Amino acid sequence: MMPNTRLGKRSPFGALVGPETTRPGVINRVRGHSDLKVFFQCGGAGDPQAASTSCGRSVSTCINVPRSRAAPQEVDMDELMAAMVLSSLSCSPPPQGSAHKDKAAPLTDGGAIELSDSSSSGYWSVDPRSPAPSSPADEAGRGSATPPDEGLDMELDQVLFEEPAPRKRRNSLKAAFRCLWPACGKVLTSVVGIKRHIRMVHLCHGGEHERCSRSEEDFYYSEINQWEEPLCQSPPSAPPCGPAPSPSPPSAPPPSPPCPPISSALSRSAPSPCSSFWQVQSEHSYQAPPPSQVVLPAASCRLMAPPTTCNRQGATFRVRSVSVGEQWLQQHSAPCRRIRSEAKKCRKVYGIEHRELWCTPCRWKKACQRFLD
DNA sequence: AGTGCCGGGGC
DNA sequence: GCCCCGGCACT
Repeated sequence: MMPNTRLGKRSPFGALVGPETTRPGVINRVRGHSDLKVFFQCGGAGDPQAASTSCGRSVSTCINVPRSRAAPQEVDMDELMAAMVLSSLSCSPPPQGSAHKDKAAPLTDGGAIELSDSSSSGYWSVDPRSPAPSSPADEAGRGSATPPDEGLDMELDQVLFEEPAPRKRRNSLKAAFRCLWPACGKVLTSVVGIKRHIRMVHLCHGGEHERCSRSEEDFYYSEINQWEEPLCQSPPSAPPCGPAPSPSPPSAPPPSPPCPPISSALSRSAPSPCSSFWQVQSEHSYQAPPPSQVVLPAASCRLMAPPTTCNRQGATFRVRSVSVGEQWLQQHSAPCRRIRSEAKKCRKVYGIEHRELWCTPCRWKKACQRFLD
C-alpha cells in the first residue's frame, strides 16, 4: 500500500506542508505551475504593448565571431563570446535611462531609446541585405559616417587630448565608444580610436602589435549613443559620458575579483522606461518565481559595473548595460553562482529537526523559494 | 563547521 | 517531474 522506500526522507506531512499550505504571504507557488517561464519586464510597468514592441526586435540566432587566431584558448573564448552575445542580445537589461522612476518615465522616450539601442548594437545583428555578417570591426567601420582614414587621424588627436570631436551620425545621433576594460571607462568617438586604445593600453601594453589580436579588442568596448539636444551644451573639456569615477591607472588590471553583491541595486535599476522582456526559463519549475515576481537571476547580477547612464549634461548617454566584453570579464572574474542571500532560509528558520516544514526547494537543497530576497 | 544551492542522478 | 544528494562556494 505504501511502498515507501524513502522513509525518513520525507515527512508524512510532506503533502500538507507543501508550498500551497504554507503561511499566507509566502511567495512560493510552484506546484501547478510547471513549465513556468519567467518574464522579466524591465520598466514599462506592465505595459504589454511596449513589452511586445521591444520583444519583437529581431535577434539573430547565428553570430559569426571573428576568428583570427588559431590558439585553442582564443577559440574557446570566441565560442564563449558568441554564446554570450546571444544571451546579451536576448537578455541584456535595458539601460536605466531616467532610472529611478520606472513608472513615470514616458514611453515615447523608451521607444526612441530602444530604437537606438537596436541600431547601436548592430555589431551583432544581421543585416537583412547581407546574409553573411561581416566582422564587427567592419560593421563598426561602416557604421560611422566618416571613412576610416579620417577617423584614424582624428582619433590620434582624440587619444592624445581626450577630446571627442563633434561628429554627427545618423541625424542627431552621436556615436561614442567606451572602453570596457575594468577601471578604464575611456570614451572615444570612433571605432578605430577605441580599438587602438584597447590594443595599445590593455591588450598589448604598447608593444607587440603583431602578436596581439586584431579582433579581441572588439570585445572590450561598447558603443554608446548620444542624442544631441541643442538646449544643453556640455563643456568641451568634460568627457562626454561615463568618466571613470576614480581615475585609476588604465594599465590593465587583471579581471577584478568579484565585487560585493549589488543585486538589490541592480534589481532596482533594472527597470527602465524602455520596456523589454527578460525571458528566462527556469530549469526546474520550483525555481521559477511566480509571474508577478520580478527576480533577477543572480548570475546576471554580478555586474562589475552598473549600467551607465549619463544625462547630467543634458545629452543623454546610454550604455549597453552588459556588453560582450563585460560579460566575458564577469564570467571569468566571478563564478556563476547565486549570491548568498542574507535572508533566512528554511533551514535556519525551522531547523534541521523540522525539515518537513521546509519549502520543497530547500528540502531538495535547491534555492529557497520561501524566503526570497 | 555550517549554510546555500548547483548539477546530476535515481526513480 | 519528483526527489535526493555530492560537492562546491561562501561565511
